[in-house]
Amino acid sequence: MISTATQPAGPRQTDLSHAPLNEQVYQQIRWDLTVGNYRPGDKLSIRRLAKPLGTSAMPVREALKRLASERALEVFGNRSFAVPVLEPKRVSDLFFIRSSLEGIATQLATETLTVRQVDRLSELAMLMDRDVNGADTTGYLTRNYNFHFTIYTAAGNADLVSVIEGLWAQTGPFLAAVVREVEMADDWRRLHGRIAEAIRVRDAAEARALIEKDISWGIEYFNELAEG
Amino acid sequence: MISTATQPAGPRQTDLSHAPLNEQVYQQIRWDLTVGNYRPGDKLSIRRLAKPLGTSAMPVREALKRLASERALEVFGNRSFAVPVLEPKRVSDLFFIRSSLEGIATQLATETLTVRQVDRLSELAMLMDRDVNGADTTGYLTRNYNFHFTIYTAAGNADLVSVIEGLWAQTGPFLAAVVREVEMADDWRRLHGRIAEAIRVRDAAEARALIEKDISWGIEYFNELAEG
DNA sequence: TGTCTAGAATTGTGATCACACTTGGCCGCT
DNA sequence: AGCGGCCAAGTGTGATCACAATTCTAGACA
Repeated sequence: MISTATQPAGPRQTDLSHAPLNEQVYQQIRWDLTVGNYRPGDKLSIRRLAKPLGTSAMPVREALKRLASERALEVFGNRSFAVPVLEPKRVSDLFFIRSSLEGIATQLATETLTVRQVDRLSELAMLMDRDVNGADTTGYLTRNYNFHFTIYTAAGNADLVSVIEGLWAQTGPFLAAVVREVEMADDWRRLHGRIAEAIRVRDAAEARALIEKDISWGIEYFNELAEG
Repeated sequence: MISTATQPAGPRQTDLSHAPLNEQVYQQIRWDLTVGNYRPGDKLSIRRLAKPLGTSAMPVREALKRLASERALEVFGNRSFAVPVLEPKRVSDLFFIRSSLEGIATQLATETLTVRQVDRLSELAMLMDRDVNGADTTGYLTRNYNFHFTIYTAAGNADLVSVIEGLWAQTGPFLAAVVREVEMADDWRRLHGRIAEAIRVRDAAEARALIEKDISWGIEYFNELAEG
């Protein structure tokens, strides 16, 4: 069975305890990718992953292939899997798509989110504001995930959420590296709180614009990282 | 030894003849889904697919799991794979995403498509106009695929193209069913030609609007099908 | 004639093995 | 001391088998 490891298991939208092994492995690795438990360039070997999991190579193999199929992992010469090291062009491409899709989702969700959910958003925004620049990158990215997907899920388009999740798995390791290495500006830190407020007053256009800005800082910080 | 079957092999962007078997199987089935060689509800069994391919169950199993992971196939009680029968809500959701993404891609591509490529678009539009309502659904959808992806590829965002391809694999069987069963209106048939012309004069906004209209007819015809 | 049940066939899952290819490190030569 | 080649370890891929669960199909009973 899958590591009752150090980290919390994941979003746990559905009960996986009785799901096939390959599914459990897939969800686990995907989650680890999303919240930055792997670093760009890390190599993932089927057998080396299987051993601590106590399974055969089979389930791990299927999980890795699925991830590679979604471009969340890379395959080198049909010989090994690795977390992609995103080129500048690819970073720009991915965040552009994310910005478009997540902007749309936010606009839709602004009408449907309940007051209770907006309260939760404000709470998460506060928590994130506190532990940014802390050592707990995984915790920060987990809250960030919960914040954003509380919104996107409320848009009521399951396929849209699914596509966005795929993009997060691809940008996760890169994002984690940025969060770890770059100190964040104040005006950006306040962004999540402002998003929650825009939704609270049902200003869909403003909410969408802020989300798009929130996402595009990923590109900005990347440039900063590349130049500095 | 993937079927040198009756249908042309696919888009063949890269040479697959030396790729791993599971990759060949995956590309083949995905292509068959995109151009409507399977119908909604069709069941796909690992062993039954493996036999005519002359391979073991292994590569087919991995291919089906990848497709299921992308929601292009459905899994029933962990017991069998099938082509999804899209519910109205899901049709609406999927075409909404397609409309957004493909609209954006078209807007970007309008600046970068070469005159030569636009000529090719016009040619494809004419061919499609001719054999619409013909018996050759696969041929029609293949031209439709080439038309659209000539545009999207020119947008220069490989990840965007990849996401859109995933959506086509999901909507393909449904679209084929519509094309087979519904007679198309004249004003819709002319749409592709008008798109090519808009791109030719570099009117990005118009091209985008027309592409979005082209895609949203999928929803309209679905409603017609559901009501009639 | 319709319904229920028991058994056989079929299903996906996971383990294990053989294989071809790549990679890395060590030893020997110059 | 530096360089080149070779061998062993490690890699993903694919085949085959065992297994449990589901699905299908007769047959028997009402």
